Parts: sequence; structure tokens; C-alpha cells
Amino acid sequence: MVRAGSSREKLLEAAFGLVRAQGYAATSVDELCGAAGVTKGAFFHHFRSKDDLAVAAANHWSEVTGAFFAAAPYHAHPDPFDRVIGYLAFRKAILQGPVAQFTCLVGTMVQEAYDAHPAIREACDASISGHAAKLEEDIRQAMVNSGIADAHWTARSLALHTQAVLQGAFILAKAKAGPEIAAESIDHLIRYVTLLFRPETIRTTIMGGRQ
Amino acid sequence: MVRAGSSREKLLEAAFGLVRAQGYAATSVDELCGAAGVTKGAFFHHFRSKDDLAVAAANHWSEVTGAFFAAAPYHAHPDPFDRVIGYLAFRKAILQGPVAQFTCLVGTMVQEAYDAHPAIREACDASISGHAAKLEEDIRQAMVNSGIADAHWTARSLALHTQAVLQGAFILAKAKAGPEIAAESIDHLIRYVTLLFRPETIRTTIMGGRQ
DNA sequence: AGAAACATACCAACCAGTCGGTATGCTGTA
DNA sequence: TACAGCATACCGACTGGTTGGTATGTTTCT
Repeated sequence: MVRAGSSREKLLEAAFGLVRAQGYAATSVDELCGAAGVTKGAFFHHFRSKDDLAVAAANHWSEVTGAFFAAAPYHAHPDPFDRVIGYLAFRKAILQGPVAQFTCLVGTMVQEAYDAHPAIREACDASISGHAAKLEEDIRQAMVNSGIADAHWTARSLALHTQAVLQGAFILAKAKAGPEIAAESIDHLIRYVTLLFRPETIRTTIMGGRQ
Repeated sequence: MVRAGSSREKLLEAAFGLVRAQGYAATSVDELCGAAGVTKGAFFHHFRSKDDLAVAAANHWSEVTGAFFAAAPYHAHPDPFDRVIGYLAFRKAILQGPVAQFTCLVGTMVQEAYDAHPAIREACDASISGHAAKLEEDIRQAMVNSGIADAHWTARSLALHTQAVLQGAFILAKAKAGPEIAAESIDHLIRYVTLLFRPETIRTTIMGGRQ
């Protein structure tokens, strides 16, 4: 869809970095052009406005992260429960390097744009919800396997809950200037999902003194 | 500390509303003054800079929300576990009205300011961590009461996890333009905390078909 | 009186977006 | 094959408006 190495692609990649580090409103078009190594003429050739770039960046984010997670190793597990836990362990494992490099572009943008920029809000929602939908299928299968099809929660709500925990973990990582607390929050989420699907494995191995 | 009705107070309250709706960078000093009904002279009389206002707003937010939650009814429960669950139920109950009115000022600000504005980051961290610290004490007591003092998690990490879930729930509420999913995420958190402290009450009452 | 609490006018820098122009490559046709 | 016709990709100076911040004067409170 977007040619690699093109000005358009370079601008979108520049937006990934700058918006995650500074936020959307604080990132100017000139700054974007500078980071991408293109001119303002190129910017407004490819995008009608700054908001248009934001929508395109959210969509490009969906593609890039979609491919990234599709290629991750946790999909190899034959058991859907193992794939869900594998996904969460993978999310924890990639909390590396500067905060701006592991946080979520669309989570950052929607925070600023949800009210005044409906098109950006929609693109961010589509990105988050689309990502959750992939996890939802594994959760649904795990529910069937565990015989908990009539629980008081749905596969969709649990999938979206994992995204809430991740987004919230990113905010704590930003507030605390490091990923440690975010990792512990994902640990809690892994413990929760395990308690839902495999409670018997928790009592003896993770919770320690709890009988 | 801040006299009610003063220009300073009006500016801080205006910041609560505008920053939560638009973000920090997108909110201008003129806009703040307009919403507060004061002039720019008053603004720069009380605050050295826009960043100074942001730090003061984060601190004022700590005071206002501190008093708000201190006055909430869940503290009346004699059992610390009930207080923790009561806190979470209260957080769910106040997800009412426009998104900007139930979301968190400091969670929004730290997202934009963590990298370029260290003073704002610190004030937001202090606000979140201070709020979590109050919950941490109830969690600690509940752990002692339930005999799970040597679990593989700490009262602090669980308290901060609740804040991660709440902050993430706010992002989902913004992305989906409504509080429904946020409420379901808090439901998952309540279920998790209950599974940690009172697993026997879940299997029969909440999880339905799960035996 | 003296300080604190404003108000008004102003400024240089920066902002998103525009516009006239150029370079390059593709496509249809004689 | 040669060339006209046209679209895409890009350039960078420019503009009108907004930005955070300042300088200076006036009012209000103790």
C-alpha cells in the first residue's frame, strides 16, 4: 500500500517516533518534515492536512504492528490458552529500550484527539479494536476448551481488557520513566487470565503461600 | 493552599476541563484565560509559564481528588478487602457523563509531557503514585487477613496495577467514545482482585458455568 | 503607604497551510 | 521510434493567524 523508502513512508515512520515521544499536538509539520528528510511541499503533496497524516499514520500503524504480531512466535502453540498467555508474555518481553519505542502510537494519539478530531479517533479505535479482535479468537477457543462458555464476561471484553492494561501500563511507564511497573502490571494480567482458565496451576506455583 | 474563587483557582479548574478534553499542548494560554474569565496578566502573575501551570494543576488535582476519594463511602467497610472492592466499584460508578469529565488529568498530561517536560512528569507521577499509596495500605491489610503475605506480587504492584487498568480504561473510553468498555474493564479488575483474595466466592457466583 | 492582584498592549517566534514552479516518468499515437 | 500530453512527485518561499511570554500601567486589599 505504501512504498517503502518513499517520502510518504518516511513521513509516516517519522510520525511514529515523534508523536510517541512528544504527542500529536506538540509535533509540528516542519518537525515531521525535518525528521523524515523531506520538504513541506512533499508533506502537503501526500497529505491534505496534519490531521490527514494522523489518520494515515494510525492506519499504517495497524499494518506494521499487525505484521509484527502475526510473525511473533506465540502463534505456534497448539493450545489457544497458551497462545493467549504467549501473547501477553511477548508484550512484556518487548518492553525494552526508551519508553517512546515500546509505547503505542494510537493510544497516545486518541488521548489527545478523541474529542476535537473524530476521524483520528475512529482510526485509532479501529487499530486498537482490530488488534484486540485477533486475540479475541484465541480467547474464545480457550473458553470453549475450558468449558467456560457461559461466564459473566465475553471473549471480546477480555480481549479489550488486555488492551486497557497495556495502554495503562504505558502511561505508568511514562509517569515512572521506565518499564518496570508496566511489566509488573502485565504480570498481574497474566495471573488474572491464568486464574480464569487454569486456576489450579496458580495456587501451587505462583501464589506461593496462599493455600 | 489555593483560595477558592481566586483567579489562580479558576485557572487551575479551567485547566482540569480543557486539558482533559483537548490535551495539554493543544490547550493555549489564551484559551485557559478565556475559560477562567481572567486576563493574560493574571495568568502570568500566578504562573511563571504554561509548564508551571501544568505542574500546579497536577498538584491541585492531587488535592481535589484526594479529598474526593477520602470522602467516598467505601472507607466505612470494616474489612480491608471490602474497602478495596468498594474503591473499584466506586471508580466504576463514577464513569458518568462526557468522557472528559471522568477521565484523569494527570494521566492525560503525563502522556504528552513525560519526555520534554520533566517537572510535569514528576508532578503527574506523584499524583498517581500518591493515590495508589492510599489503596496500597488497604491491600496490604487484606493480604495479611487472607494469609497471602508471601505471594509473588506486592501490595504496591497491585495498587499500581489498578491505576494502570483505570488509565487504560480511560483510553478505551476515549477511543470508543463512551464508558461502557471502561466499565467492563473495571469488572475484570474486580474479578481479578476477588480471585486473589476470595477465590471461593467467584466460582459459584460470578463465573456461572465454570465448575 | 506598599504590596499583591490584576489589566492592556504588545512582540518575536512559530504554526498549518498555500502557491507557483520544476523534474521525472508513463502512455498513447503517428 | 520519437515525441506530445499528462500525471505524479517534489521544492521552498510566503502568508495570515496564533503562540507563549513581556512590559508597563492600574486597581484592590491590608
